[in-house]
Parts: sequence; structure tokens; C-alpha cells
Amino acid sequence: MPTTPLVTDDQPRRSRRAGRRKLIALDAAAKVIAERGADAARFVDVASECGLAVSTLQYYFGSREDMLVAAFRHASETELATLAGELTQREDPWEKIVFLIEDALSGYIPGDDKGPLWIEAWRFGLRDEEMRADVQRDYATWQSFLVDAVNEGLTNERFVMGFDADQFAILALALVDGIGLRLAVADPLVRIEEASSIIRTSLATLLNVA
Amino acid sequence: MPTTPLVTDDQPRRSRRAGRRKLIALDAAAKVIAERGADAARFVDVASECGLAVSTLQYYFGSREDMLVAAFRHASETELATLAGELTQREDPWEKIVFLIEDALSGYIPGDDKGPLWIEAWRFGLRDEEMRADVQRDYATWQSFLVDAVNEGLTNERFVMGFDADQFAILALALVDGIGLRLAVADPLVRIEEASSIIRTSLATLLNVA
Amino acid sequence: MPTTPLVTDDQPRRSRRAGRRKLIALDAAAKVIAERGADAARFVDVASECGLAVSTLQYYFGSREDMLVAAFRHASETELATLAGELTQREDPWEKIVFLIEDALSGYIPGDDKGPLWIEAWRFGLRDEEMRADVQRDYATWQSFLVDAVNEGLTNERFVMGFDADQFAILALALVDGIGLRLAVADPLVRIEEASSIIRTSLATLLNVA
Amino acid sequence: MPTTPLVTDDQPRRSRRAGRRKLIALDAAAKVIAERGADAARFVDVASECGLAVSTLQYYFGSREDMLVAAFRHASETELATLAGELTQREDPWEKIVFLIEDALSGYIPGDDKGPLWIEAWRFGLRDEEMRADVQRDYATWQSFLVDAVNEGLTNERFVMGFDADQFAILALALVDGIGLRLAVADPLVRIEEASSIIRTSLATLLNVA
DNA sequence: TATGAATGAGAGTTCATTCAT
DNA sequence: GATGAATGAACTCTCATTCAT
Repeated sequence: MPTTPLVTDDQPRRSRRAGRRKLIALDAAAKVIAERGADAARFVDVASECGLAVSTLQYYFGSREDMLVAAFRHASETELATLAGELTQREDPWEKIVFLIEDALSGYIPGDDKGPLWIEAWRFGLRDEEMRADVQRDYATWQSFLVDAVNEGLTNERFVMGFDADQFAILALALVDGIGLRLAVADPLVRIEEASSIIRTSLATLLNVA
Repeated sequence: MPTTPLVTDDQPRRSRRAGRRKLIALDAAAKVIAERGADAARFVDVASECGLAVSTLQYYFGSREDMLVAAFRHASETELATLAGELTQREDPWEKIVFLIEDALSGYIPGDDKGPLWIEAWRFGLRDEEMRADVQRDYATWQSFLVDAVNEGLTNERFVMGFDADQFAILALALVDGIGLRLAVADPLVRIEEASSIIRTSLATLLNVA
Repeated sequence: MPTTPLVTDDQPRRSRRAGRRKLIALDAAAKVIAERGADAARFVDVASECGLAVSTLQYYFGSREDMLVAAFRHASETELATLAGELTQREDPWEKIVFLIEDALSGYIPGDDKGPLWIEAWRFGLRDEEMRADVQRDYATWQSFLVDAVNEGLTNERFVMGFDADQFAILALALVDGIGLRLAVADPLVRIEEASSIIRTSLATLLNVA
Repeated sequence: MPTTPLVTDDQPRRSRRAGRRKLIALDAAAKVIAERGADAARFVDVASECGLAVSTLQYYFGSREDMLVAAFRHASETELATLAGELTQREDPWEKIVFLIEDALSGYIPGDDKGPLWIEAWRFGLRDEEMRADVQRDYATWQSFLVDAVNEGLTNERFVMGFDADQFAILALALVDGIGLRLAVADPLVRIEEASSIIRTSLATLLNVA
């Protein structure tokens, strides 16, 4: 190992540096998008957030829109990978479901960037085909996480349910997003602590959790 | 005709005409917002949509942002008034609930402007205090429509439920919005017809509708 | 006259002012094009030449390219109109021909803007279809001026010639442009005074001017 | 092979290769200039035309402008050398003149790069002193080719003429360029076949070709 | 020798806004 | 009350150029 040729490292090192900076730029872009909204995310904002020149961002991503899409994609890929890792560390299917719900919901609490970023992503997807495909893929992934957990529970006989697993997953995701939106706009009628328990209770009811 | 008091009429008529034009402008603005998104809704777009001059719109509303907020408010007031009227024409509380759900959900079907407008409204509310207050008020109104229906049903003993009426209303609205979003991004995993029935079934389960 | 309705003047007055300024802008653009070349003619240059804001120029012309084309067209229309006027003031066909040649040639003498502008125009026309049509039209007009004079001379029996009038006109224009180019690049082998006399002599030879 | 002195060869071979690549770059530059015009000839265009990196071109030529000038010079030197060679293969002075005229004229026919390149060269020369000197030199060379042929013909008594040889050469070149321009802008009033014959006929007339 | 990474300078364009009428 | 003319501010994007390797 210590004797492996250092020279072959040279090529990767260059690109690795560039790659590193690009990742930093992507994170900065995601942060700016979450804070100001995608439409108001300017090159200058991202540049000053990550300390790179505006023209460097353009060199990396081509156009502003491409930067936004790349930032969305990077953020969601990172998050979904983390999520998948976390799930493998939990045994009980109901626990998995609760984990997913709590994680998703927490993103909407003012101060967290995940919710706003997600909101921007699919709003962008309303009018941009490429982004729409990404959003659909993300929904599908979340849904599959839930479906897997539900199916485990059904197999275990921990759950008994009148819906099929996909329908349940759709309902669960909808509840989280729908309530998340009210948290995001700081609706005084929906308190954070209550939100979580309402969702858990209603889903438990639908699943007849043992 | 020529002898009718033209002069005294003149003042009111003018302002009435102005009022008329302003309403047309508001509708045009709402349409443009729904189509392009609030951030991309330019004065020129609205102007060419309603046939008025850009400077006329500024004369009416002051700034672009004020125009947007006015458009949102006008649209929601109009819709809520219509909704209230429709509700009085229904007797059965479950029917009222179904009506509200169907109405809300239908707005999200691609091609309809109500869903996109609502999305723009609360996204705008994420970063604009004045708009946020409007959004919260709208949520409260929708919630009260549902709460009233639920309470009727509980009184009638048509419904039996473990939640309180507000919690149920929050759940119902969240489901509609959450699923609406997936319809809006044309998610292939959520078909329109199915969406409605999932919501109805799950709510009926929670309410134990007689 | 002093009693004509002043009010009807109102509308035109506004547009007349705008029209006035636009003409000034067109002249400024032509000057900048002649000096720096069309590709290097920036909005800033034209703006500072005529004292208007850059955005005003864009308001007038739309895009930079449209401004250039408008400037070319304006210049050529003005020049051709002047030329047509001058021609009517000359009787003798040979005198007309000489006048046309001298006028065209003089534009190429360093310091004059007409030659450089013409060069820019047709070089632009090499790659722009709209401009190409304009250039062809200009060539046709110049050619027709010459053809008319030649035909007069043939009728008068002042000229006797083996070519037809169009061929002669093509030759004459080619000589003027071809020699003009050498004047424009300050070719030491072609002196201005000589240039004119060579052209006159050779054309006179071809026409066998009486 | 393995025993041949690799090292001593190495230096020359490298520079030879470099020289080869530089020539390819020059041809690519000339092509791009002819197609897009000198002002629009970017490093990227040339780079993608010849498969080299932008920074390599800059390494070769220094600045963009230097690359352009080098390309012009390379193209004209190549052409003039070829031309000189061709002329030695012709005996008859009139044949030489016709050959020169046809060659020059053919460059202006849309599709050929020589005419456009020449146009760009002297237009560039209008504003760049270095280039202007090159253009004047090129004109001088062409003119000398013609003058030599004319003098041969006068000595032979094939030609009888009222002009001196330089004046004739100036006229001939002017005709070719002047008519070439009209071919270049696809002027419908000047057909290619006719153009050539008009020039030949008029020059023959002036020379009283035997 | 040759090239990718990074950046500053400069240009066109959009757009809300001001002002005079 | 309504609108066209004019403009400044802001932003994206292109491109030559510098630098390190």
C-alpha cells in the first residue's frame, strides 16, 4: 500500500480537487435555494456562499438552471442514501415507518433546509420536465421505503390493513407533506408536537398496529 | 337618456369602470401566476393578458409585489365565498366533507389554475409575512368548514371518532394537499381517480361513517 | 396657420420627439459602425455617441443586431434619396455617370464614413439574410441610376458601345468598389487622384464618349 | 529501430510535430475566419475545428489577434506561392491574365473560402496597422503578377494599350474584386458565368488583344 | 510541450420604476 | 384616470487570459 505508485495518483488528484469544490458549490447552491427560493437563487448568492467566483460556477454547471437542477439532485441523492443507511439499522417495521415520518416532518420545521429545498424542487418540477422526472423518482424512492416496511409488517402479522401497501404509502407521504406545509408557513393551528402524534395515531389506526 | 344626469353619474361610473378593470387585471394576474409562477409573473405578462398598459397596472397596484398579493387575496376571497355558498346547499355532513375534498383535489389536476395558484400563494408566504398571514387565514377558513361539518356529523351521530374535530380537519386537509402535490407533478404512481377514493376511504375509516 | 387646432398636434408631438431621438441614435450608430466595424459596435459606444442610455437604445431597436440593420438601412435610404435628387440636377448623361463615380469613390477616402459603412453593410450581408437583401437592393438602385444615364446617352448618340447598359453599369460599379477598397486600405500603389482618372478614362473608352 | 539514436532525434521530431500541429491550427483558423468572420472567430471555434485545446492555441499564438493575423498571413503566403507556380506553367501572357482573373474570381463564389478570407483580411486591415501592411503587400504581389504578364504582351506586341501596365493591373484587380463582392452577396443581377466574360471582354478591349 | 482549472472583464437583455402628459 | 417614453439596476452569459501542472 505505501509503495503504490504515487504518479498514477496525479490525474485523479486534479479532478479530485475540482470535484471537491464542485460539491461545496452544490451544497452552497442548495442552501441558497432553500433560503431564498429557486427563482431568487442568483449566481452571486451562491458564489459568495461558497467563496468561488461566479464564472467558476458557470464553468462548473453551464447555466444557472443547470446549477439548480444539479443542486437538487445532489441534495436528494445524498439524503436518500443516508436514509437507506438509517433504515437498515432498524428492525421493527413500525419503527421504520415512524423514523421515516419523523425525518420527513422534521425537515419542514422552520430553520431546517430540507423541507424548503424539497418544496422548491417540486415546484420547479411543475414547469421543468427534467426536474419533474427527478421529483417523481424521489417520490418513488420514499414510497418504496414505506412499502417495504409495510410489507414486512404484514408478513410479520404486526399490521392488519384494508389498504394495499402502496396506497398506505401514498397516504402516509401525503400526510407528512400536507402537514409539513402547514408547519412551514408557521400555521398557529398546527403545533409541531401535535403534528407528529396525529400522523402516528392515524397511521397506526389504519394499520391496526399490533 | 340625454336628459339623465350625466355629470353626477360621471364620478361613480368612472370608478365603477376602474373597479371593473381592476378586477380584470386581478384575474389576469392570477392566471399568469398560476401559469408561470409568482416569481416569473412579470408586469408585461399580466398587461398583455388583460390588454392594459404596464404603467396602468402600476397605477392600480403600486408595485409588482403588491399586485401579486392582491391577486392572491382576490382569488382566495372569491373562492372561499363560492365554497361557503355551495356548502349551504348540502345537508348531509359527510356529503359536505366529500364536496370540500373533491373541490380542493380537483384544483391540482394539471390544467386547473386553482392548485398552482394555491401552491404559489403559500410558497410566497414562506418568505413574505403579509402573504403568510393570508395563507394562515385561508387554512383556518378551510379548516373551519371541515370542523363544522364534522361537528354536525358527531351531533347527528353519523360519525364516531377518536380524534377531535380539529385534528380530523387537519388530517383531511393534509391528505388533500399532500396527494394534490403528487397529482400536480404528474406522478405516475398516483392516478387521479384512485387519489380521490383513497382519501375518502381513509377518512371514512377514521370517522366510522354510519 | 396660427389658428389651426393646436390639440391635434399633441399626439404627433410626442412621437415626433421620439422619432427625432431615434434618428439621432441611427446616425450615431452608423458613425460607430463606420469607425469600429459592425461587430465591434457596442451599445455603450452608440449610447455615449448620442447621449442616450443604453437601455433607451434597446427600447428603440430591440436588439443590438436590429439596431445595426436599422442604421444601415437608414443610412442607405438617406444617401440614395440625396443621390436621386442630385441626378435630376444634371443634364448630360456622361456628367451623371461621372458624378455617381466620384460620389461613390469619395466615400472610400480615409476619413469619410460612407465607404466604411458600405463595406460593413455588405460584409454583414454575407452572413445575414435580411441585410443581404438590403445590400442587393442598394446595388440594384445604384445600377439603375447608371443604366438610366447610359441609356440616355445611347439615345442621344453620345455613347456608342459594345456592351449592354446593365453590363456597363456592373463594370462601372465594380471598378469603383474595387478601387475604393484599395483607397480604403491606404494602398500606396493607388493614389486617390489617379484612381478617379483611371476609372473615367477606361469607362470613356468603353463608351466611346463623343 | 531500437538502436537508432532516439535522443538526438527527439528534439527535432518534437518541434517538427509541433510545426505540423501549428499548421493544422492555422488552417483551422482560416476556415473559421472565412465561415464566421474574423470578429466572430473564437478560440473555442478554432480549437474544436482542429481538435486542440484552447490553451494550446494560446500557447502557439499568444493572443487571439495574433492567431488571426498569423492565419491570414499563412493563407496568403500559401496561395501566392501556388499562384506563382501555376504562372510559370503558362506561356501566353493573355492566358496568364485570364488565369489570374479566373482564379481570383472563383474565390468569391459562395462555398469557396478564399474570397471570404480575403474580404476579412482587408477589412481587418482597415483598423489594424500590421494587417494593413500585409494586405498592401498582397495587393502589390497580385499587381506585379499582372504587370509582368502585361509587359510580356506589350513586348510581344500581342497587346496595344493606352494605359501603362500598372494602371491596367489596378483596373483588372478592381474589376475582379468589385464583381467578386457582388457574387459574394449572391446578387441576382450578376450571374457567375456572365461575370467572368464581362471582365475578359472589357480587359481584352482595353488591351486590344491581338 | 500541452492542457485543464479558474477567473475577471465586458456585453446584451430583462424589467420594474419614474416622469411627463 | 391612464399611458408611453425613458432609464438604472441587476443578472446571465461569453470569452480571453492566467496559472499550475
